[in-house]
Amino acid sequence: MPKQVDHEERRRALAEAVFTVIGSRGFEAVSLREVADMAGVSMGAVQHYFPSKNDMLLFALGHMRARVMQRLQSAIATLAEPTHRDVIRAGIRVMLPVDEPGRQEAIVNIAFFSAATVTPAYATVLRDGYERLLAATVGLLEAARQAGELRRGVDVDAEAAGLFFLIQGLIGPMLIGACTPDEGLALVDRHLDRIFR
Amino acid sequence: MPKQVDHEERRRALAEAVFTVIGSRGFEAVSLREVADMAGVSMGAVQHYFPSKNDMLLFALGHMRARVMQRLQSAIATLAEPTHRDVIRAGIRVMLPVDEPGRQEAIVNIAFFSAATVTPAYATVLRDGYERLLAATVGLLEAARQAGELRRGVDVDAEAAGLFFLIQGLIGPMLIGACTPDEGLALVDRHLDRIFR
DNA sequence: CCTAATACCATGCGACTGCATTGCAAACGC
DNA sequence: GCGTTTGCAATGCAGTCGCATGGTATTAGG
Repeated sequence: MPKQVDHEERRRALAEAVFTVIGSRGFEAVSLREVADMAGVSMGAVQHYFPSKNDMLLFALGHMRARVMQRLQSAIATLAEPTHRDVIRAGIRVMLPVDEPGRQEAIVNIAFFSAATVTPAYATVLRDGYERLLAATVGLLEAARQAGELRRGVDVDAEAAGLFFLIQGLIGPMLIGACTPDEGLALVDRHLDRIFR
Repeated sequence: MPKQVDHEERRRALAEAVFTVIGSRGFEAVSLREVADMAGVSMGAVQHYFPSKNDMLLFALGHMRARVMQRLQSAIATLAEPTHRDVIRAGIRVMLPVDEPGRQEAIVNIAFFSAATVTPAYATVLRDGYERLLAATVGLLEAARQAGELRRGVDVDAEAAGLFFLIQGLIGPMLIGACTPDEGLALVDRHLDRIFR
């Protein structure tokens, strides 16, 4: 048999190809042949690793979530002696489409989001991701409160939700240029100013 | 020649069929044949009113914007002696996917939004719509300020933007059930409480 | 009334699509 | 070392796509 390969890694590489296709020609343009071309393999290879196109897209969605989480962790890990506010702000910069990977992830996310309105399997994954991120935001704010970094009388749950959905609302407009990164970050900082002392 | 028809109205009816297809089977499923079936006409009829599929979608996008604006106006017009806060809250209820038309418009909007990341023509229309709505929000808040309805020291521009993008961020999660209408409206009201006296 | 313009339908075409099948070379396991 | 399994390529197939074409029925306009 040929050289044994890491199946998971191959699938991740194909998922990256899916992202490239979505980012350059849109979700509609995702086809087995297009993905294969983008990855530099034959269509048969794609079929070898995914039983169907749907499975490929579902895996790609999961891989995107993993990629976001990994970028989040590495962005936070590079901070030296960060305050809770620093951590939150670094996380926000990862989620907003300010650099190229963030932009690609935002585009892919919106594409799956649109598809999720008629494909419950996508909706489940996305909903779970939202809940995790929202819970993480609440956790960070709560830690900041216990560290005495917050203003008095701040409702952690409500402020975390308000912050989180504000960020979600900024992603789209920033993608199509209806809002510049500077404007978006300024709004975020204003919100943080109201929470932190 | 056959009975003369209102071309604009026919196009609007076809655009509604496009919405139905997007809402039930997704943006990818939009095809000339599918739209024709949904509208109860032949594919030739669709071709008769739109030179290409792309033109049809572009018209549909414009029609969606018009529909949202019309729902906004009629929602506000039914208010009796409204305060500025009443007007803003009514507008927000129109934009959030709380009832069926709002839900359909949100789904269609997200679909075009996703497509806009690779189709600049869509992005232009959407960006223009965002700017109009944001400007309207600013205008309403400014009027409220002059009427003395706002707290002292409120930055109208920043608060309008924060409110607007919060709403945008609520639409998606509400669509896939990551956030209930009640939770979303509670967040909106919290934000309004901070602005209005 | 009659001609011409109009609304619309039916069909055909080439280019795709996802998926199934077949084939084959490479290297692991005995 | 050799048979078998594995990675992957090539191709076939039925279906769908956007779009172009040719036709027909209907009625507006002179």
